[in-house]
Amino acid sequence: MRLSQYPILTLKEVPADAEVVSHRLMLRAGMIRRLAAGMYTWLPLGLRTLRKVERIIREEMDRAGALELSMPTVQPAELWQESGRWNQFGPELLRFKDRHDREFAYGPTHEEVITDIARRELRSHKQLPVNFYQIQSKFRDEIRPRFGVMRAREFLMKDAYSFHVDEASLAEGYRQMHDAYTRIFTRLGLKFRAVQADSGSIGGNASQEFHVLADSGEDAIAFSDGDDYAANLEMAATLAPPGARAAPALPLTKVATPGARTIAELCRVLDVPPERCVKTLLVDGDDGGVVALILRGDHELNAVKAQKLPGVASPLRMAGAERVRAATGAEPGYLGPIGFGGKIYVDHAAACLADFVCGANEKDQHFTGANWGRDVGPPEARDLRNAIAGDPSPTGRGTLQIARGIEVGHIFQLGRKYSDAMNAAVLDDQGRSVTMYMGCYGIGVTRVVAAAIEQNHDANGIVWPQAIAPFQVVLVPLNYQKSEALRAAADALYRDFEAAGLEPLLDDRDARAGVKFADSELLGIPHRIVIGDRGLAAGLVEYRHRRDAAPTEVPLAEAVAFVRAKSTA
RNA sequence: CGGGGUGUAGCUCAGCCUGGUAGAGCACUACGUUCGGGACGUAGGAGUCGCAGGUUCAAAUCCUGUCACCCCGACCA
Repeated sequence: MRLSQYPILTLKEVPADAEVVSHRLMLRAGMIRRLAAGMYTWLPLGLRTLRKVERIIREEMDRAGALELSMPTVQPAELWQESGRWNQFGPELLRFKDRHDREFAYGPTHEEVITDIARRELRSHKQLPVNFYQIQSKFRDEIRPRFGVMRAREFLMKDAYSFHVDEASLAEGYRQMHDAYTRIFTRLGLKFRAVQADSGSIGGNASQEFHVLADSGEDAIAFSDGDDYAANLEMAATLAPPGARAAPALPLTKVATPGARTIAELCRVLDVPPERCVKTLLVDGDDGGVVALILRGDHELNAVKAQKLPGVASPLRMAGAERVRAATGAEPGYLGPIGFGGKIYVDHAAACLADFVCGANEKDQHFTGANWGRDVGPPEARDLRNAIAGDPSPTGRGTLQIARGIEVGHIFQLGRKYSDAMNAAVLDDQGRSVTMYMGCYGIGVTRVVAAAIEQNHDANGIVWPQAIAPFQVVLVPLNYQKSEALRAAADALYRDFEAAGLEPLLDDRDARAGVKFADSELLGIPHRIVIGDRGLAAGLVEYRHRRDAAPTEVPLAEAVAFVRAKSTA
């Protein structure tokens, strides 16, 4: 492409509401423009990258044997009523009516539609397993769309759905998708991790998320330095500390702690470290009462783990101040296990403490020297907390590190949730009707683009991984408008690069050198060739990779071969 | 959903408190100078001041309503 023919400009300033790097750079580079909250137009430059991501995904899905199809974005309400999600889904589902007053939704996902196809078309176990996928727009009416295309309302997603006669086949299909995803993100040139994930309300046996590692990621992931264990923080198990609990050494003593409502204040008032304190959290029970959850002072509650405990309401809700008072007679800030009458769960780390500090269920009072078994019953120990860096890996090998990640893919063994609800069955080899097992596998295509930028940028702009750069090489002729010889050389080089399939972008604008340099860096094109009168007289051009600190001189005649060698290196 | 904030030129913003001819920088157009790291000069085009209603001789400015957008919160024991 010739930049003089490209009408959409790069920007020096961006709207004040663009907060994250990828959003700012995508606006500045002229990749996207906002249409409405969470909805973006992909401009020609951005679309080139998006298409490259799509192509890699498509190639690897095809290679894994998946079959591409395309389902409508708009879906009839009946299907959603049949699966039960019309009522479950809530306001994220964009609903509307057509002129005949029939209800529809803009699809946030396509389990219902594909299950409908499967039950109509699939008759025999001989047609299984099969995996259908599409790359297509979704709409989720997010509470708070933000960060540009990272959390948009309308976005492009690759969604795949597999159908199987039994669980073993599902597990095999799932494994193949795991491998395909690994190839996809490797080819995209991204640093990523597959992590164990919460299968949440959808249920099923297994679920993994694929995260692009970036400090700006919204998710915390835990991984072991001793083996390949990796999990979303909300799923990362913590182990009970080794060894037996120490015997009580101190007497139980009630101490006045006026105003010490938080662990930090308590530690200051009593001059004890937070690891010697426990905090007591009351959450709503599923029977209308409250349940006490007890953690060591320096640990955080893990809501996903907590809401799975028997007796705890799901989703997890902290008990309101009034219920706290009714259950304990005390105010939040002074709660403790001693004298508490309800159900108590204790995190492993808190359960192995001796002579700890806890609230006395009385305003401005705490206990010191508290001990399980002596002052209160033996603890019912569970894993309740978030893992922290340095915890031993739950596999027993290595210790956990915590990193930030951007979730770009998610694979699920759905089981029979939808096939049951929608009666999708085939005949097995005995002639019996069996409900199909399903898996589903998503990749946020538009989010991948943003995540790639979050992971690959510097102060001057984007630094594209080669596989998804909109152009491979940018040609920057200086004095293109005035020097006929230089223009001829630049045009010839441009044609040579095109002929070589190296996707050149020619900056033939009548602009100053600084402007061209700055824009070439902003756009993040991997290879840059600068053509100037001085070098040209000696038959030389300058080559510089986007990651290089300094340019190298290359003979004009060898420029194409040089870039080709660099791009396959 | 709760709390806070913002709507003025394509973009970033000033002007509003204290009502009186709508501004700056960037971007854009033309010409000239400049020309290997985001140039300069001159001239110019461009805004129903989000929308509706009200107060007033007079509203971007004050009042009411409305729409749009943004930020924060949903771990506190």
